[in-house]
Amino acid sequence: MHEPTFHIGEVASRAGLSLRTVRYYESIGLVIPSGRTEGGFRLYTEPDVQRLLLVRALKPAEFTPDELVELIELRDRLLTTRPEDPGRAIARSRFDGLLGIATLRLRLQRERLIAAELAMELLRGVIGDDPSGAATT
Amino acid sequence: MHEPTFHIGEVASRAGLSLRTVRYYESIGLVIPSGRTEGGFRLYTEPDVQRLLLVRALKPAEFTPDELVELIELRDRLLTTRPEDPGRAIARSRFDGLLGIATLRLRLQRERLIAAELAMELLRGVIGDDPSGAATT
DNA sequence: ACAACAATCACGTTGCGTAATGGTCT
DNA sequence: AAGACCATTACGCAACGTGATTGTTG
Repeated sequence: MHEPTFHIGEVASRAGLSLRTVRYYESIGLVIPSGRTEGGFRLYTEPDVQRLLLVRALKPAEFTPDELVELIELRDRLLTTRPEDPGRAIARSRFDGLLGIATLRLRLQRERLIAAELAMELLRGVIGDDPSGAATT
Repeated sequence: MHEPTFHIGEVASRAGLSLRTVRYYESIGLVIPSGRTEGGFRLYTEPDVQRLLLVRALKPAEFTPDELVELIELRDRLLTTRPEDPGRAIARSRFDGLLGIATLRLRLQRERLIAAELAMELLRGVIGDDPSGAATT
């Protein structure tokens, strides 16, 4: 029974990424295709695609590759183990830590964005100053 | 009459940038110090510092160096000319265009940020599925 | 068989970090 | 006079873009 698989072109467009980027993510260990054809074409399963989507969505959080890999593995572990499983608490706390870091970074991004929007407002003001009797220095 | 000037270290820390970054901005023509000491130290005037601050604030808008230089020059022109000056309308429309581009890009950034925050919420949900009835930290 | 798609180099770019070495300022 | 500060190479890295060339698939 073969799960359905996809070639790189399809997954790239589904994830809104370039082929180059998808291959790059593989090269740094982020998303490894589950298989290859005889001829060497990468074959992605649906979970692979989900990983790609997650990686893309989390890009603003600026995780290092290592952190991102760890995060994804922890997520898988948390999803596939049950509450009474040993080591789950540890995984959960580490996972929590990573999420906390990401939250901080996203907050920072937001602040920068807001500062930029504010600066834009000020720039817009440069246009708006049209008093008919203006004085200069 | 010498205006007060500052060395690179002071302006960098005031702008929250590294020395390297300030020098880099000079190398691409973004912010050129108004002077140099006999020995070669860069000397920045207050307007120079303002430019640095503006450049930094607008970073999320992802302008190319060329665009940014143009934007700043247009701003200066708009600030130093009066409404009846010839060419001012042209400058203003170009300025407007650049601001429009920046606004679009900031909007895109916002969407990405929101998508990332949403993904974080979903990840948090992975932890929350605790049917036994336990509490989180 | 053939168009569309993919693989692997490999060099290029941006935006800096990080020394290393040596001069400048007060 | 000396410690803090600065200048100029110059190599390095991340995260891809962009060919060029050749092989695979349906």
